[in-house]
Amino acid sequence: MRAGLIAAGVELARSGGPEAVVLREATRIVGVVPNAAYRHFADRDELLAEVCTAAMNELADRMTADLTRIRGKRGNPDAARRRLGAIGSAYLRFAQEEPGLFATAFAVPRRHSYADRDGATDGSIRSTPLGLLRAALDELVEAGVLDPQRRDGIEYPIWSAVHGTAELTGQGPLRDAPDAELRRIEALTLTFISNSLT
Amino acid sequence: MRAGLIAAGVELARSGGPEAVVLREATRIVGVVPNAAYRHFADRDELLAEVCTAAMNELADRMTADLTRIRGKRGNPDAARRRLGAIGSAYLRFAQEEPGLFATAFAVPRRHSYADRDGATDGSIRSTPLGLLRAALDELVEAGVLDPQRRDGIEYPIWSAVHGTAELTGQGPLRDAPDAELRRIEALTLTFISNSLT
DNA sequence: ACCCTTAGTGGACACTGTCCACATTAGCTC
DNA sequence: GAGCTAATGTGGACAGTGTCCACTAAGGGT
Repeated sequence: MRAGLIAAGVELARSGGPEAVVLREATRIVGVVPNAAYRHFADRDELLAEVCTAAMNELADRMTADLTRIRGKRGNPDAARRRLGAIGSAYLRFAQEEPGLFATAFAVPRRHSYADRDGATDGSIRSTPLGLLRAALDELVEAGVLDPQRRDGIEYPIWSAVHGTAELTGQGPLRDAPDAELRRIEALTLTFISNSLT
Repeated sequence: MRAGLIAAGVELARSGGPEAVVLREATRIVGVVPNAAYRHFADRDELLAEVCTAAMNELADRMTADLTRIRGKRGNPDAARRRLGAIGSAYLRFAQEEPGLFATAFAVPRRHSYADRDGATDGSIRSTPLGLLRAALDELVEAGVLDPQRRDGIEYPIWSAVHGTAELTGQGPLRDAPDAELRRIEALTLTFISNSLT
């Protein structure tokens, strides 16, 4: 039942973003009275938090799926570059194809903060976007593409650039630009990152 | 009165983000009955849209304020670099000091879209964040710092990097990191951008 | 057989955005 | 000045939301 409510919430988030994951509607989908949800979640925010991590997990899953499609031995410079590019592409594609889920993944309510659940501070056990990015950067160092002296902390500017592009072109001021322009901007960001590795 | 409602909305947005700009509360502040607002705004969304542009304008104003503090002739390479840095710093500082307004500036409702009001697509008459950034980049080209061949479209990756940093450290997964770490991440992004100009 | 935890129900409250009909008031025309 | 018109604000209502409270089954352990 808890899982059912979360699944319903994910569906609501997919088509309408975090605002659309409304408790009463989720219970309606499951076919139960609104208050029943309070046996499984303290708040609407607790339900929303679960939906958020589900959305974040789906993003991570899509990234790994794209990542495994890139051939080439670990440590190969060209393959390492392509893997980094795949990470960025998957991120941007997810934001574009699933705008609701993307917005939801980053709309975790203040109360139920990220803690270490999504590996924001450490790329722990589960595959997480930041963890995947770090692994790709480590491989780039190993492959001799990225200067080890520049490795420390570089995941943040790179993540920021990709995330900012997703945000600005998806829901931000650039959202009404024609599709071709949006793709161009995404490509500009990816090559900007690639250029800054040398 | 219209202005009063917008001002009240800005105050609500300042301490609570876009979600906090609730029509009834704004009318309460102005000291009028809820429905009176409908003589001046079609929707709550129309009020919110005005509040959003007000927030965006305040961001632009702070950026120009910081910008005028940078001495140095136009075309001087060092001054040009410092001006670009000031733009990024002001952006990040605004996001940190006024999280509510920052979030609101980018939460324009779908209906009342940006149009060309904030100069998203062209840095028109009024001073706008993107317009300021473009001017700074043009000066960097003029100063011989930035290769003219790399100038085209480079405002988007740069804007994205700064915006993404603001988002990730402000409301995103990194928001719970210690303050020192947040400043470090911001500095990393700014030097990342600076390095990528050469 | 009892009791106690769990899961779900029914009813209520405060709050929101929004619609409708009404009152007031300012300004204009005759 | 009298009266019409447009603008502005009021009062009351409705649906929808999150959330609290008291209540009712059902199931399992003693």
